[in-house]
Amino acid sequence: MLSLKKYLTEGLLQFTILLSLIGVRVDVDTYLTSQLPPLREIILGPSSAYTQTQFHNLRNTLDGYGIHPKSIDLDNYFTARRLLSQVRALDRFQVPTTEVNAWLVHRDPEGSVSGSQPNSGLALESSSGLQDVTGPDNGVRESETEQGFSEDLEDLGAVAPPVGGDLTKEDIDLIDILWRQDIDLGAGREVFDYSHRQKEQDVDKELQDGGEREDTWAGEGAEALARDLLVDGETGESFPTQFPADVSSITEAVPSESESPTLQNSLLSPLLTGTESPFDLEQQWQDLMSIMEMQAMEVNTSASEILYDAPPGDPLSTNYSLAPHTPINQNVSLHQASLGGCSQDFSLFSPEVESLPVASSSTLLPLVPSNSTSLNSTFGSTNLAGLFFPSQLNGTANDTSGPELPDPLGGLLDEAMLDEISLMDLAIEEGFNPVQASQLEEEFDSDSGLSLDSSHSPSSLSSSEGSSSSSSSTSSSSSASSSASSSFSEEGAVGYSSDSETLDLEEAEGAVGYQPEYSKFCRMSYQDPSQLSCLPYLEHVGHNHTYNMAPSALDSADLPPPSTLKKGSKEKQADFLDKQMSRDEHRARAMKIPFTNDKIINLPVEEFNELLSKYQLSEAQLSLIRDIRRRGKNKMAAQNCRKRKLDTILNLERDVEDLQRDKARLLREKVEFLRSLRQMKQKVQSLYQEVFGRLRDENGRPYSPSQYALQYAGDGSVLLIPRTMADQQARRQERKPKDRRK
DNA sequence: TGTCATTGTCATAAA
DNA sequence: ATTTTATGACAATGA
Repeated sequence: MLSLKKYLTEGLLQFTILLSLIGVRVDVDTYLTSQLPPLREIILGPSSAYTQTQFHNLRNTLDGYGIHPKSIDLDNYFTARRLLSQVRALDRFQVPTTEVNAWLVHRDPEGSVSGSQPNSGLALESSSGLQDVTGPDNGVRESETEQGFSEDLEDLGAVAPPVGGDLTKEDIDLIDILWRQDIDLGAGREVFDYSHRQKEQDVDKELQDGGEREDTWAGEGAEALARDLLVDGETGESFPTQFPADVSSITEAVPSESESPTLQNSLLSPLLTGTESPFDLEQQWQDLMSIMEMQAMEVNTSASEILYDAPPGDPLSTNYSLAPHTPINQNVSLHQASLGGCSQDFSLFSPEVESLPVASSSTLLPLVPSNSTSLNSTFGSTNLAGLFFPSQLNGTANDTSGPELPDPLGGLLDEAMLDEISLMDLAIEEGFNPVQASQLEEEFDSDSGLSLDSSHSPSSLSSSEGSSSSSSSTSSSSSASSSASSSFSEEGAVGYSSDSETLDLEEAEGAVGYQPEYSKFCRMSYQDPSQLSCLPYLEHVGHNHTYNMAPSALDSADLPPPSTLKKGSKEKQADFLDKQMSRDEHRARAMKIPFTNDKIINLPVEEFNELLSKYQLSEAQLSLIRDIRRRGKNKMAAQNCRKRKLDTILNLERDVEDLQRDKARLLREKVEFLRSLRQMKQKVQSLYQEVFGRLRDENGRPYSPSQYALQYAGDGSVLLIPRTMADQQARRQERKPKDRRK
């Protein structure tokens, strides 16, 4: 296994920054323990390209982490089944590649903006990343997942200011719609209450604390980073400190609106009041909403300002302030738009939907003491969807909607409402990892392609470099090798033939000793290459810095026919080649090493030893040869290392971009899912009201909503039961998901 | 002249 | 134990 330490030092930092950018609270511990290869890949991915053997190993390791994106068909969007699957898909973040691509195209304008980020990608790390990460943790920590998410949204905008404006109007509209829906559904005050958020935050904290130090560090760092970035990139306002106030203002605003006679304050409420689990669900729901809202805030700084600066007691302005400039108009239009989106579904019930809710709400409102969470809670805790579809209750409604709605709605409400919502929440923090993994996997694949290309570079290097750039050691002379070489140079070389470089081992065999002049000359030549122009053997020295060059090409360069060169061009070439000749090559010549540096460096150990054994080499020569070999190998290693590093950075950059895009896309999808969900809720609510309103007791009188409620049984039947019983059952039902969550 | 990027080298750890 | 590889750090070099 790779040493995590190393990668935690540099790689983890980058990785954390990356994750923080995309708004994922990273449980590094989890990563390290269970998904080490991906992490390693993220950090090291490209690097493996330069080590063939390890590369393959890594590949093999990574193969196990392939993620199979699930294809999501968005066509039948309003089909409940579809919706459910989509919601689930969203939860798992299994996004088909094709869809991603398509989305990218669609998203291009925005992507282009974020694409500008890469330019600052490197700067990002140095300018804000490190500082911010290590910077003081701004007091207020909305560690709550959604909050963190939203922060990251802001972060997105902050890191790349363009991204803030980057969100298309469509996005904003979606968010606005969502916000509207949120309000329409009636957001519980508690949902927005900061203390509640704090609660979740604490829980989250605890979870994080359970992890390793890096884990917490990553989380904090990410948050801190996000916060700082937020401050940087946006209008300079301190969002963190603003949040509490913001939340409070929202809290004030939302309930006031929700209290107004709307659908949710209907018959359903009795089941909900006094229940706890629905509340939690509702809270999560609202948290999701709040995410969108946060995004909206991020997008429209001005809007957010207005929104949050609005007096708490002024619901209208606050609620509509999301569209600050044209609050009411936008609100209306958005509302209509949202309704229009589901009009096709609603058309069936439109009469009831139009009329019933108003009437019932007005009458029933007293029964429901302004519990804004009632609607969501009701649906969440009790599967009321089934209430509307029993044929005996309502023939018309059943006829029209029966085939389609009963099943999907039941399923939707059952699972989507109870589980998916929470899952969606979880998905925000945990579910993203798979996406990341998949994306990174894809990245790696692409990288692997690149790296494969470059992966043969080492070999090419080994074969080629030796001839060209393998020589080096000169005045660096820090070690014994240098001293030895220098001493040898003093001794001088004799009969250093010009073709020694090109000579085969046998030919050069026996060449020992050298003239001091030559050695000195050589050493000087290193300083002043022009002096070496008279040395013919230098011509053959090709210095190749193209690390990825094919070995054969380099080899050919290694053995240019000396006889073909004329004197004029010879000198030129000599100069040129001499400049390219490395110090070690000079030294090798000075020491009359009878074989090329290429061989010295790139020969396998056995062959290398064989080669050495063929010659009578002095201790100094052997030392120099060993140094040349060592340095040459290290040189290549350094080159690979640097390249790897660079690739890593670039890949991280790309990852950040991709993840940002993904995040935006997922948010978008989430908004749409939530919208659909809301429509379903409304549908169910209206159906409930309709059904309930048509029920008559033995005396032909309607049942009082305050005394009776429709209860959806597990077997699909619907019962009309007294409210007290309904409450009990609701309580019982809500306990389940709660326990499940823990 | 100072700065920055590139490259080579060394030391060291790890494989 | 030896060799190879990876990488941080430093220095030299040139733009």
